[in-house]
Amino acid sequence: MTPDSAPRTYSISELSRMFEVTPRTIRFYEQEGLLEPQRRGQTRIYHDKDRVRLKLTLRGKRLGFSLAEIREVIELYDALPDGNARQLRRLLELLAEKRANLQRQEEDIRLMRKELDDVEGRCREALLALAENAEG
Amino acid sequence: MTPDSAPRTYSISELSRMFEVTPRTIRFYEQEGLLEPQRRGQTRIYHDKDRVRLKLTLRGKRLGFSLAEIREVIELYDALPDGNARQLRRLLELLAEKRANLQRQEEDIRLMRKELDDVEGRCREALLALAENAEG
DNA sequence: CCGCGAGTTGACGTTAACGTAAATCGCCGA
DNA sequence: TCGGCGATTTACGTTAACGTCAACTCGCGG
Repeated sequence: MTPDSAPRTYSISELSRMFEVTPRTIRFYEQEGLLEPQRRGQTRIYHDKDRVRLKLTLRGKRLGFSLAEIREVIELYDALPDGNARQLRRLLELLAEKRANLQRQEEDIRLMRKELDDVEGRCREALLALAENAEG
Repeated sequence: MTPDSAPRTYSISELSRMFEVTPRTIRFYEQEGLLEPQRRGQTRIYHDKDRVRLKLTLRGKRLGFSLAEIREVIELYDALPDGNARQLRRLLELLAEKRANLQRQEEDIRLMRKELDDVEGRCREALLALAENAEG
């Protein structure tokens, strides 16, 4: 029997390598309220919770959300178990917004793919034309 | 018989209303090489080609592409019919990059949806708990 | 005791993508 | 002829999201 798996921790440079961001970025996210690492002396110690938050944050960024938006969701989520009804409704509102956003993005992706297909088609035609001229 | 449909044109304010962006934004995109309107005197005149480009640009933006990235695609696309092989291959490269990007975004969207579902579930639970306490 | 590497703390710099404001121009209707 | 409206130019301002750099501290191996 293995004992309760030791709650792993991470240094800032470890996290920074895991996600390919700089330590500066990680500290900046903390300053913006997205991470809340422990301290040992003045040194930051990150737990899995922080790692997950960082992952979510970066994913949110790739999807075009601002750090402020991401923070609002995280804050409301953290206050969730004992949140008041107003906060909870606000969170549901936010979630609906994000969903709508995702849906539009999916549509945008679909359209963009079509355009890429079109461009690629023309591009390959042009290449073929070049080849024929060279050979003919 | 209607004559050949008159090639429609747009003023800057017209375009700005159509896409809900400011005239400043449209001029800025021109300055960045994304639009090339005609001029009558000093006034800009936009054709359908410009409208389409603007639409593509805004879609690109919603998908997180920078104006510089978008411009590169547009430039290569414009030089397409008589582009040399090097340009054409470069364009294919770019297209592949964009595709990869879109694919990752789709995956991000999928994961994000799961998280939203999870958060929403907990949120509704919390609301129910509140309701019961109020009633019991 | 010394230096080294990892980490921290300010503080100022930078880039993208516009916003904003002031001065000017051209046309059109009263 | 004059005023107003729409458009333009120029230039400086702003915001988000970090980058960069300098000065410091801390723990550790030699």
